[in-house]
Amino acid sequence: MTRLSKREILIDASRELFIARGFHAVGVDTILKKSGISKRTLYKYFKSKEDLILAVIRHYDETFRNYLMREVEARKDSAYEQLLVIFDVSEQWFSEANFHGCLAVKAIGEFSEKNKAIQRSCEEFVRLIGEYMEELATKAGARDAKGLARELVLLFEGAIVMAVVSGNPKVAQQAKTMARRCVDEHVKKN
Amino acid sequence: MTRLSKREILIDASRELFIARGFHAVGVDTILKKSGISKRTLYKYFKSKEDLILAVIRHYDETFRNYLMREVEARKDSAYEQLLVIFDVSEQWFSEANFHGCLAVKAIGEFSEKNKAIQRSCEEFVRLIGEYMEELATKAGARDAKGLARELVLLFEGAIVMAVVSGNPKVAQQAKTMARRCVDEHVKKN
DNA sequence: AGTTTTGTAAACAGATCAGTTTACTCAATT
DNA sequence: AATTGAGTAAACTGATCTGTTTACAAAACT
Repeated sequence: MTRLSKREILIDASRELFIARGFHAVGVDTILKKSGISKRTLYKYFKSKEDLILAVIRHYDETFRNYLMREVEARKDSAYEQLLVIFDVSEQWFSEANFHGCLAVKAIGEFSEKNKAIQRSCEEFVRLIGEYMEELATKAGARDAKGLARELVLLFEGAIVMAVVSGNPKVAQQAKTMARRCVDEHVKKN
Repeated sequence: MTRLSKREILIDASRELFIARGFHAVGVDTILKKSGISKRTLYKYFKSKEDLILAVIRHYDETFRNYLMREVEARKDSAYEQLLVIFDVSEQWFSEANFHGCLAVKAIGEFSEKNKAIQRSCEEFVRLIGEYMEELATKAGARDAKGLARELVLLFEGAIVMAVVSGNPKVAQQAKTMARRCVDEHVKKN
């Protein structure tokens, strides 16, 4: 019956609250109320709020990348098309009711000066998204796969910011148009 | 002697603290300590911390846009070149010791759900940057000036995120390369 | 000279924060 | 049947938060 462990329930509830309201703005009492779990149990699984935040970011890092790769591979077969379909998946993500931007970027914004562990986890998230794109870029025959991947990550993160600010998921299609130019530039034969 | 009013000193000190550590993470006592101003005086000029935050964002909105326009106009004369030199100014901005990203985007991240006034001020910031770029795009002869401006704002905000995450101001040059492709696409004769 | 404005310093109120502790329940294991 | 582990509920600690109040000082205005 109980499909999720208490630890997972806590991480899920925390992620939703943190992304919607921010890390500092959400107190542990709010998380306990939403998850229906006692304070004692929270501090059994996590030694501090900071520890919980780290777990939430690592969980996001894994699940989001899995989601992105799964969706991309389900839609297109060629690496060239997969690079572009990333932005269709993005539009789907932007359209979710609970979409509030990139958790990792938000975390860097709130902790970059104070907490090096959180900062490193967030950099890792962006780095791994870039690695995935580089992999696809290599398969697609890009001359400078690392360079193309960096451009696409910039477009990806830019689209996230614009989606949050404008509230319009369609900005993903604009990013896709720009991405096509980048890919064609890096792949075309001279 | 006292060049700045107490109100301006408070806004300056707050802006530096908020951008470096976040809005919720910085208490008013920290602002008072940094600015050397008493709590009584703070609450004379601002009716609440939220009111102070709004004033900081509006001040940022004005001063940053002025800075950008002044620097752009000082470097290039043609609208086409001005559109691109925006990213050279960005690199200069990213290289500042106190650079910690876009204050408006950070504020949206911390207040989007809770505070509509703050959210609106931040949207306004992004909208006005876009208007400036649209103006230049029109002068540069873009067929779809609004569309080109939207692309350039996306690159601009994407570059900011990547500069924060990577700590490398050079991402601005990468964005400039991408911007040149966008501009050429929108301006070239068919 | 007298009054108003502008400011500081510091104590205080009341809420909220993270985290601990005590006392209890209930189900699974042994 | 007894014990252990996982959990809840709630009081509590001590720190910190925003915002108010009281008391006082110095300068500016009339």
